[in-house]
Amino acid sequence: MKNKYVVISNELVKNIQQGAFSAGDTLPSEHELCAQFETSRETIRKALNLLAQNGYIQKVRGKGSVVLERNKFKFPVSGLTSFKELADQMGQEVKTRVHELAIVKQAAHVRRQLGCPEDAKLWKLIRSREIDGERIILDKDYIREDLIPDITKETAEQSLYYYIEEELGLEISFAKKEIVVEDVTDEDRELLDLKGHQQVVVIRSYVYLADTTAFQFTESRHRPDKFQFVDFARRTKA
Amino acid sequence: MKNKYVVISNELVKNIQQGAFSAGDTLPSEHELCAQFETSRETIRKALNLLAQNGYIQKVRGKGSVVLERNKFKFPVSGLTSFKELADQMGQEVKTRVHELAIVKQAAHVRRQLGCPEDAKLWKLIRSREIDGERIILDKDYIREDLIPDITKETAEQSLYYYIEEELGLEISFAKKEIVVEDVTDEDRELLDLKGHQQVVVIRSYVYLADTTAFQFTESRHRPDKFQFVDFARRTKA
DNA sequence: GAGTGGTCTAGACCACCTC
DNA sequence: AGGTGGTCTAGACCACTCG
Repeated sequence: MKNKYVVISNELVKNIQQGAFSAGDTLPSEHELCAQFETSRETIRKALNLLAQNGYIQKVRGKGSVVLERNKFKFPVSGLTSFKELADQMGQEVKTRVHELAIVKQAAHVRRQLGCPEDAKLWKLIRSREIDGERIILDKDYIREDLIPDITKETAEQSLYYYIEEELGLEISFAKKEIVVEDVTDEDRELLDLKGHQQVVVIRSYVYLADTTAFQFTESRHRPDKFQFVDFARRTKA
Repeated sequence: MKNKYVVISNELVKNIQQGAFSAGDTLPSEHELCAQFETSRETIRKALNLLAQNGYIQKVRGKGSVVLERNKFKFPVSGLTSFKELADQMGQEVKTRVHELAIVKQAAHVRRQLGCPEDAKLWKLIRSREIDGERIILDKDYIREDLIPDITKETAEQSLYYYIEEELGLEISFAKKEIVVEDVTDEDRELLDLKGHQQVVVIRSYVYLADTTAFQFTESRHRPDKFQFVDFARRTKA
């Protein structure tokens, strides 16, 4: 919370969420915000860019920063979010069950994709997620053991990301994700309540640390009727 | 092509794509780039931020701008992309068929979501997309007639976005998307080659112009075995 | 300690919108 | 014409990495 522009951004988000501005209003001009927060214009602009990236405002040249209506969708999850963060947000009854937690030496394919040494050990972690009494999601993780040495059943049941970021002090930076639909496997049938569904939505992601090393490959398999993905996309310049 | 930082960004992308830098290399330092492009550091930083946003580099404090490996996925389509742009990129045989193009006065639900006047007319446009001989995607669009007055069968078959941006001079800015899986409808069965599939992947999007008005609602229905979505997500600060 | 990126400043000129 | 955001400059100090 020390970066000035992050502080200003958070302050403005709070104001918007508390209803100080409603959809269609314009925020105070950049010039006014400079005076209000006693800072330079470029710093205000960084703060406003954060707001724009997160879908709170849209800047219009000559007019101002227009506040957008949010809540058109249930939860705005574009970006990287851990399962625990999501579950907390939704406020639903959630239970995680660990089915497998072991170090494997095979999985050459994953090892190559992560770009780690040939002899590196990998954690293999299989968890199911039960929401409101139904096992709906199957998460299969492969994690570099040389970077994340100690994973216990307990951390796997709680929040892996919390452990990695807060306890190990590693910074998770970005992920490449792919979403496809696939036929169910025997494993899906065994570990999920499929209710007759013959296909699952599969999200494959490679997760990278701030130093650009990939440390995790995750395959998250969702029962299709309970899957939802929300995206906020800006058109990029040519 | 006049913004200096966009020009620099494009130049650097070209260099990376041509193999001047490979994955793991660092770009010249910001200081060196300042000298090379004869500009200030903040301008260089804007260019590098563009590269980072598009997944070309990852900046590491104290080290430099590290070039990431691309092509781990087939096509990087995060963000807003028109169907025509996508089809061109993939270089596949694509045919668009217009099934319905009319102005409707009902659809109060869509009208409310777009936030347009009660008496506004809406275009209703239904198109199927045939790829490599199979009708795989069904696009249902609702478009504000007061903003986009003339849509012909020909523009609907070619590129709607080209017409809107180049000919009308409107700037498409951002979209909110939702991805879910749903059971097929009679309409899907009639207009698509479903090959026995009982579900489709549905992408619903609201598309906004640069002045923050929503002008289009699209429901894009994909046969699940041919659906793929790629996302590049940065972890946002708290 | 030298080099890197991250933040911040105080100006400047421009393009666009609205009155 | 006056206000808005978009771009750009030329500095400054800081936190971090690495030899």
